[in-house]
Amino acid sequence: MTTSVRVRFAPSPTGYLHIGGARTALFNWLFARRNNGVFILRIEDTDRSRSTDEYIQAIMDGMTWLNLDWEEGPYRQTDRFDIYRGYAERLIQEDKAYYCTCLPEELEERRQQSLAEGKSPMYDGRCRELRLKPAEPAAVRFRVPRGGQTVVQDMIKGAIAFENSVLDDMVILRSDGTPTYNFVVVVDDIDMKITHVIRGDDHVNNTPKQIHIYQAFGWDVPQFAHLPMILGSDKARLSKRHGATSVTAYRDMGYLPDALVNYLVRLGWSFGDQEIFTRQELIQHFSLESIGESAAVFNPEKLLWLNSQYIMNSTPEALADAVLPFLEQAGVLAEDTQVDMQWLGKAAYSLRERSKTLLEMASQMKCYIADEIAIDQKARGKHLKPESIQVLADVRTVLEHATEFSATVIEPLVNELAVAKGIKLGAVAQPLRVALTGGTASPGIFEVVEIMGKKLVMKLLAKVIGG
RNA sequence: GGUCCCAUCGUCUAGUGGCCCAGGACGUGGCCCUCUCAAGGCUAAAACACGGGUUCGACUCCCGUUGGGACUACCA
Repeated sequence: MTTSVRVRFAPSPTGYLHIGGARTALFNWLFARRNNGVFILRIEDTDRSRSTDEYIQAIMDGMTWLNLDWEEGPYRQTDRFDIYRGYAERLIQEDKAYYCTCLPEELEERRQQSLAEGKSPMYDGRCRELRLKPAEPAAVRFRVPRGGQTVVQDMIKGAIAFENSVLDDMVILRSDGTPTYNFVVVVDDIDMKITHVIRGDDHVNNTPKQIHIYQAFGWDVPQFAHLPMILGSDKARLSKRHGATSVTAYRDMGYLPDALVNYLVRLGWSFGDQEIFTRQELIQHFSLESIGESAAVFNPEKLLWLNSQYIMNSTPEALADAVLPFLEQAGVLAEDTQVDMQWLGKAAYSLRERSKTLLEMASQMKCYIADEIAIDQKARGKHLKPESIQVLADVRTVLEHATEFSATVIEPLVNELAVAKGIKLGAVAQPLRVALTGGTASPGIFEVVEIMGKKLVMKLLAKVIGG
């Protein structure tokens, strides 16, 4: 009988959901989905001074946007302080933890001194054997066994051995009675029946300490999997100075959640030569064993490429929905405008190969709507010479008489015109493009004509031709 | 300083002793396609950090060096 998989993402709400956290959440989510397990969200807010409700909400918003849904939680550790105190009490009674009356300032001073002497800045254990009674300002420290070593069995990195002598007697209860991370994480992981602890690499050094707590309670340790870090372009840990690091920033820049997920999953995980995955494929193929062991540099260029791929492969309906908020935000559409979503879908779809982000798409879409356009001077000089204007006049006549204002009807008509006049299609298309869009780059000109519609096209042509 | 981790093209990676004078992807250059811009196709340049072993044979195994990273709090 196998116990069902239970994993958790346990962010501390001291900031927005960032790229690294999102990937940790994603790997947990994928592992849960792959194994029909349960994904739990737990908020590690034991540091009350740095945690805010706003950040909790932001983290959940980020996860929701990425479509990482959870079955249980959010649990908040601040709601569980009584539980932790109970367990801490038990350790004290069993003499596996003890009161320490050293003051933080004293500790800091001794640390500096050790460092200056070239020694390890560890707690010197001066309260360890004092058997102090509960005093007013007293923290509780965990009694790490002296001697021997502790081995972390990691699913990604293999066995990692630590000498117990390098492990501090860490504080599990602060002098104000609140519990600390290394303690609550163990209590919660047991209490929530977590089977696999999948978290960032930066926690490996904490793991042997935590294993001692498991052992002090006589609990079995879960499986550990430590994910390699995500680095910035200078190979330092990804941070604000590397540019956007919050997930919502990517949403606001017009990235698709599936593109970000796809990018993030390939940072450290691979499946042969495959680059693009559907969620289903991801769930199907994901395994902790195929996660690499080395840190990965975040590459915005590749993310942008993936985003363009996802935009390119979206349906008109999906694009219309996705781009709408960006149109409103860019002021291309007033927020209360009634939008013809079918038309919008067509317009967005025509730009799918030219827009790397939704933001770009919204901006490019202006030319389908605006009847007041500024014509680029260079483009005008090159493509709107008198003879070109003459050609446009002929085009106008052709368009006037078109039986239907669609690309399929108009394209052959304009082609015939070019042939009749003995000029290349380009000599017609480019002037027309400049007249309608104000520039020299756009989707296929017949597509543009169709999307703009007869009224707008005629109005813009009249402006250039006159009359 | 101590402890731990990591090391293939600029970047993400494939590679689990012979299939590799190293494959894919992003980015970069060239060509093709073409009503423009894209997209797409083809193509080029680009890497096994270094030094020792082990082995008939190492990108792959071991050791060391170097380089990077993480942790070292009454933060998480």
